[in-house]
Amino acid sequence: MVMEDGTSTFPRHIADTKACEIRDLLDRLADKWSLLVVELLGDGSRRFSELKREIDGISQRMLTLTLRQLERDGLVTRTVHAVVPPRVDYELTPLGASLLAAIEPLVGWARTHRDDIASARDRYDVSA
Amino acid sequence: MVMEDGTSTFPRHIADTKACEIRDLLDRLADKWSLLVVELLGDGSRRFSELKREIDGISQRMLTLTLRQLERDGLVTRTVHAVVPPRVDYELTPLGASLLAAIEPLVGWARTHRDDIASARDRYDVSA
DNA sequence: CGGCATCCTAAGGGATACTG
DNA sequence: CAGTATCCCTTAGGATGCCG
Repeated sequence: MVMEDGTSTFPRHIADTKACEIRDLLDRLADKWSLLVVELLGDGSRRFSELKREIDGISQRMLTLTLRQLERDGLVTRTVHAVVPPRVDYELTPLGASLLAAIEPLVGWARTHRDDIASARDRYDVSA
Repeated sequence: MVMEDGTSTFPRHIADTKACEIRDLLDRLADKWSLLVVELLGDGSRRFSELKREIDGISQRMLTLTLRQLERDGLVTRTVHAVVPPRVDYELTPLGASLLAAIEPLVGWARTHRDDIASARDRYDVSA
């Protein structure tokens, strides 16, 4: 924030406030798969093998790790059904759903500005 | 999307549509520093050394790489002033500003649900 | 089916030294 | 001041094999 006298109240190190929040955000979502899983579960609960099939290219290991972390953060519930063969369902919690809502603007931005970025890249690359 | 008859029009592989957009998004922003730089520049233009000072822990190398990529994607402009010592200013483009706006809901979410996540984690960790 | 445990590599990114 | 170049190390994450 810039005051009328020209001084600024913005912290010299953004680490103080915003940076911490953003860091949290990145630590939680900025991996290769978390956002994809959240987005998928937004469409409804899924079992492990369904997620594995629907998320192109994910390994079993990474799906497990991703789901565990989402569960730990309270974004996803894990429900084990005592049947044979075993069946495990994953579902967004209300908190997870609220995250999904907060992500939508960003996904929308990516969609609408996809071309802008592509052309900006082309311009940059030819000039270089 | 789930139809009235219970069938779903949601693609089996989300790679088809949403996943691509999300992938784009992640490729662009899911690194350690890009979001931090964008957020900082949202407060106004900065020169290289200012960014370096304000972003706690970033190396000269990574700041350069991050800024180059943001410039390439058309999110940031780089202005070199022909003075000595050299002075280079970085500023958000309109596209960059629109991205910042799209990020705000997410940053807000992180702030409001910070405690929810922390307590969810504690619960998970003690039960494990 | 839904996982762990192990191994292994590719890439991200820090530290340092040099330059216009 | 604002980079570039080089080296090096840590980590994400893929492949594979085993188990309840």
